[in-house]
Amino acid sequence: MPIGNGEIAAMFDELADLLDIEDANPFRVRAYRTAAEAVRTYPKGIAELVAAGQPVPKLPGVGKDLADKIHTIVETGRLPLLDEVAERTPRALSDLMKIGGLGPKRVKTLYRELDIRSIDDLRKAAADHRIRDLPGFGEKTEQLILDGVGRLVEQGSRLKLSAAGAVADSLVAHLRAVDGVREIVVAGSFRRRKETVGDLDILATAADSGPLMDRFVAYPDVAEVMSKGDTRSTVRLRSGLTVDLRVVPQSSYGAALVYFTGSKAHNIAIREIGIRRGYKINEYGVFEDGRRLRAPTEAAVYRRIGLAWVPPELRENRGEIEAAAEGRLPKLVREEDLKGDLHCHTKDSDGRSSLLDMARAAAERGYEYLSVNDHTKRVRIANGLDEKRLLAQIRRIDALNEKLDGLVVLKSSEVDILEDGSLDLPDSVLKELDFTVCSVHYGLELPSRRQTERILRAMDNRYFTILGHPSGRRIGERDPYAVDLEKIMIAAKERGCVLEVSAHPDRLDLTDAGCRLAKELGVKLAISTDAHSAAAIGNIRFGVDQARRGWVTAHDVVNTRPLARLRRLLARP
DNA sequence: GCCGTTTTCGGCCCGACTGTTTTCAGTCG
Repeated sequence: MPIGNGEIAAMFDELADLLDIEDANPFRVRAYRTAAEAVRTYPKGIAELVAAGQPVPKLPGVGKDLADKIHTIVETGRLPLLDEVAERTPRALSDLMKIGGLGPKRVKTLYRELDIRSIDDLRKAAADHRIRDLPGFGEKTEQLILDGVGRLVEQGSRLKLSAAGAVADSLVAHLRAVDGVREIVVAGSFRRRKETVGDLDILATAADSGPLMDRFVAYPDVAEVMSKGDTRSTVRLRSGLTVDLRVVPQSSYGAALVYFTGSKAHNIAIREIGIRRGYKINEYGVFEDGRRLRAPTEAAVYRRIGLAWVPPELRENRGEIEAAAEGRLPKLVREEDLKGDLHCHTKDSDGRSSLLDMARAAAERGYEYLSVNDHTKRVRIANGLDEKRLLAQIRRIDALNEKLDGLVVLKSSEVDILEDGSLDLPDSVLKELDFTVCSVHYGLELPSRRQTERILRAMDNRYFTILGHPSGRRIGERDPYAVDLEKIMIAAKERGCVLEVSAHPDRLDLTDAGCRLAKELGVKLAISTDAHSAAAIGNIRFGVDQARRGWVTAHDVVNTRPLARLRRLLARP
């Protein structure tokens, strides 16, 4: 099993931490972190590319030295410099950096003075009150460390975007009640629509920040006020989620929104462009010789440095800045571009709503079509349909379509891809459907080559239309199965098959990087909810978010087409 | 360690808050 990009990135991150603790050149440390992020988000497996005789791909922030190091890691599974550094600075010190309040300097002190080499050492030292007497430490810091260790052990996980949205909505509503508040928006990775968020960053404008800060820390769900100031306060909610509130003057709104939306890498790049043009950019504005230039909106800030406004979903410093400079930012797909949903379930298998209720929910959204994709017989646990039950469902859909006005229910199925690559229903039944979604539900542990071949073989079936949740991952619960997605995408393009972008909040599969790879390879995508209830039809937003993060346009998505064109697009050549 | 509208050398984003401090280092985002 070749080494994954994530593992390569983890080595660079760990090395960066250790070098940081050793007080190495901070820009060198940053270079390793930047490279780690570039590798982590690169959509293709670098080890696979190298194994196929290709060079390490050119990545931003990865020069000759780091490319050589990546090559070495791929070939040997080791990073010699990391081994070397680890001899003087224990690798586990990298874990200590994950505790809030502990950075490289304090970790170094803990190691030098108390020989603390692990989280466990740290907890013991804090419990024995041996930390408070160290220079630069005190009682509060000691307690902070103790709390941090406890949290790291018990959770340390990020919140799914959908869950973060629920928290954000009620918090924003709570803050809106304050007099004198003008703008209020959740920025940060939430606004960039990352699939998970580590915390919430709320930005508000008001002439007087006092009342807003007071109401913020008084929010009923606050477990702890971590800091409170005039422009920034931080609380931790009972769920463990950290929330920041920043308040700036209205005149700073544009610059502040850019700044607090991030990402950090995007911001750094923006400021560097500013510097080259003689501007200083911070959260209060764009400055020239200490004088603030007018830039009340985000677009105005970008315009000052010669860039088009960049949609938040693209702000990851993955090429969007160059695209904005050259006027070639993609026109990203929007929720309102979608004409229908191509994956949902009903009570006939494991859904909770009836066929009629699902159809009504789709019609209420203004959709032209909704396809019903109940499970097939192999998926017994979900009450999958056999030939007979599916044919009966088809007849009921035909009858329903006679009565419906404005919405067409498409006849489909979520056909199980068996381990040998055959489909779970015979062609004689599949041909009665408008199209199919075909998915892997069992045999997730197959090695990459076999998993890939299984799916390729399934695609050879002329009734295979859309590959459902292509990687099988469940966010925070289950890793993607081992599979060569690029090979599958190339094959899908050749055969006229489509890949799903599941909007299911626990899946979001393809990932953003997967979406971008599909787009680059010219494979068509279907953004679908996999809804198991009428209410879940509304989850489509999360799939659109994910696709947008992958630079996907309406043109790349089949279900932006009206029904007649959709049918032509889904027909296999 | 990377990288180039002033550069192949010499830069590399910038401010707020806290705790431990009597003027600031460390951390964070």
